[in-house]
Amino acid sequence: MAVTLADVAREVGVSTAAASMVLSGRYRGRVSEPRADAIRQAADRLNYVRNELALGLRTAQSDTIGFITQQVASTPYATTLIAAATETARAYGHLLIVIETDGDPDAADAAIRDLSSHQVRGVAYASMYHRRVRVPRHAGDGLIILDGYTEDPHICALVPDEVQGAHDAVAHLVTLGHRRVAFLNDCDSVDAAPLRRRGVEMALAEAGLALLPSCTRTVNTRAYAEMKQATRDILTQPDRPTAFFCYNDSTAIVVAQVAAELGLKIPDDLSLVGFDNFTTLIEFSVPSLTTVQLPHADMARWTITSLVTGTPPADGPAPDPGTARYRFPCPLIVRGTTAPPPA
Amino acid sequence: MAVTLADVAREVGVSTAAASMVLSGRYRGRVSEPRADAIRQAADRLNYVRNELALGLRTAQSDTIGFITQQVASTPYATTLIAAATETARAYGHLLIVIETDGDPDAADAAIRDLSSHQVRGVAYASMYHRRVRVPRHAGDGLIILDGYTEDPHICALVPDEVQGAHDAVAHLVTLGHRRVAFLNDCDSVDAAPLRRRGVEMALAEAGLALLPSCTRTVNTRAYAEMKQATRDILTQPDRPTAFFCYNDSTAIVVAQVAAELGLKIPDDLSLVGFDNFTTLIEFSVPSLTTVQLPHADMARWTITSLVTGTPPADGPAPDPGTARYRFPCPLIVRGTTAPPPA
DNA sequence: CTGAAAGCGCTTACAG
DNA sequence: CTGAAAGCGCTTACAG
Repeated sequence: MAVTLADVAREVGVSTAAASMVLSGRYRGRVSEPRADAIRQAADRLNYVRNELALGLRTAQSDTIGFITQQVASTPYATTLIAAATETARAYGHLLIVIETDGDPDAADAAIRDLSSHQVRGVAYASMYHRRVRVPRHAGDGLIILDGYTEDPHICALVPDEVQGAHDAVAHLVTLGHRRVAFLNDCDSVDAAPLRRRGVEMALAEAGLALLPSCTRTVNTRAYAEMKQATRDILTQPDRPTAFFCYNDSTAIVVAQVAAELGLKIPDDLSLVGFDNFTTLIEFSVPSLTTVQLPHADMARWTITSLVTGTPPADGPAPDPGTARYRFPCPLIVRGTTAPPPA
Repeated sequence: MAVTLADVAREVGVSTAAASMVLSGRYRGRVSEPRADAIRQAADRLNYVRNELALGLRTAQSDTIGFITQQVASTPYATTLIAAATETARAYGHLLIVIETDGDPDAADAAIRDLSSHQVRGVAYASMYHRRVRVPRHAGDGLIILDGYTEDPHICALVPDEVQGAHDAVAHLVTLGHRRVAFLNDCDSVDAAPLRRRGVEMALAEAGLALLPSCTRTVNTRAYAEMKQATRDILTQPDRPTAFFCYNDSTAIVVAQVAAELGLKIPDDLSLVGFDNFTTLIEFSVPSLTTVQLPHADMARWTITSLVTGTPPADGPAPDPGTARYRFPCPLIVRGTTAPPPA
């Protein structure tokens, strides 16, 4: 049906070997230039497309990368991850095979099996939030964990630098002159929440300040009423904080709602910083939310590049000493919700 | 490196032909039962995984489906589409190769080429909103357009039934007793917006009502201020509408904000219906938004099933007469923002 | 019931 | 510089 290398060779009257070499570009000094031209033209004319399956079989490796994701459906970051990954793969002439496991460990094991039967060059194993994951069986060494890590520190794993992100957010507030900074943290996050708290405390300590118990709460950031109540408690006390740093953007949106109910203007009366840079949500925040960017796109690009080239990209962060764990910076994005405290 | 069929055959002392038949399940009456057992056990013991590249080369078809998407990154529906597609593919023992074109026609052409060089069984071409698309070059016949359509009515194309969705939303309001229903439509949507308007008018006409000019506006639903102003205009007129149907959920959220500013309680003073069922946003609506579900998951499942089996699933909608165009129902999801009008 | 052989489309030593 | 041949791992007629 499709045009094969033999068709092209026959058309020109050369061997398939010559055609193969020319079309894959490795013919210098092995095929004369006029012949090479003729072969290229014939391939063009016949609309030849190389059969990647045959190539893969021959070379025991295909130009595909596996991308296993735990929960595409329910999370907004999956799109960023997949978009950056497919784009990078394409830039390297590779294709991305995406499998969603929905968090089922057996499905992950099966996915590894399916992918290896397709001779993928490597597998990105994407968690949907920063956490410890179990490595699927028979994963082999071409595996990179995206937005997560595992026990074995020598398994390549990429996570956001939560401490730095939270630190920079609060440092920004301190620099603006805030002295009483509130922090609304998440109660379910095992990994990110304590790290962000550490970042908050570090930034405050650098200014000789402390995180006041009256100014911090750990809540379920998916429980609307609970968040509202916690925010109201913090904002209605005497000597209320003049700035709020929130575990994520949706929490920040709720804080903004409560502030509005209390007649507090943002950023004049209260400064507000979120985390995630979840744009869909931020579009509805007026003024636009100052927040910390999660480095999903960076991590995805790094992962695919590393898998394709076989070596960690030089332009990324250095690994934690003695490990294959990489922390990716979370840049602060200053928008409209932060300002100096009221006089 | 990897265990091959020959390894398994050698282990048992049979031909690769026998092993192949047994392991692919088509050996009845061709290999004796004890031998078949021995082969299966050996395959298990050696952890044999079939090389799908070799199979694909041999059979000139692989167990992969191509999924081309225009704008994964910027749209919330991509996740639903991809999640449903990978899940369905897996249920049929197939893998999904995802390519993002970012709306670039050349990239789409290249994607078709890359996919066909991988011998995919078919290609889903997913638009990110209901609109007319250009079919990529050399697409062949194993192509299904998801959430879009093209000139040629014989090219398989799936779209949401916008008329029915909008109709059911407004019929719901009318049934609750509303007589003055406002409609905020989108100005950029070439396909969906007119269809939704038709649905609105149909539902009103069925109750002997009409869409009043004073109760409808066509706005840029991504321009926050414009939406707010239009909503305020409509809600502050004498004889204001008692219900609002919006082009999408984000518009509805803005209407809710304006209603709150005007001291209107939802749903007691004003009923509100959105469109999309964009859950990430709806989580922040209190009470929870009544809306119309976009059938992305249904369409994705239908597409993959059709591509794998080679025939349109019987349990889906019938095509528009004389075409290969399918309209998928958009179910109304009644939640907390609709109630009878105030007395 | 069973095995030897051909061939899918490619690339890579090898011999000229 | 050039071509004939082998072989990647599989399945499918074919002959016994």
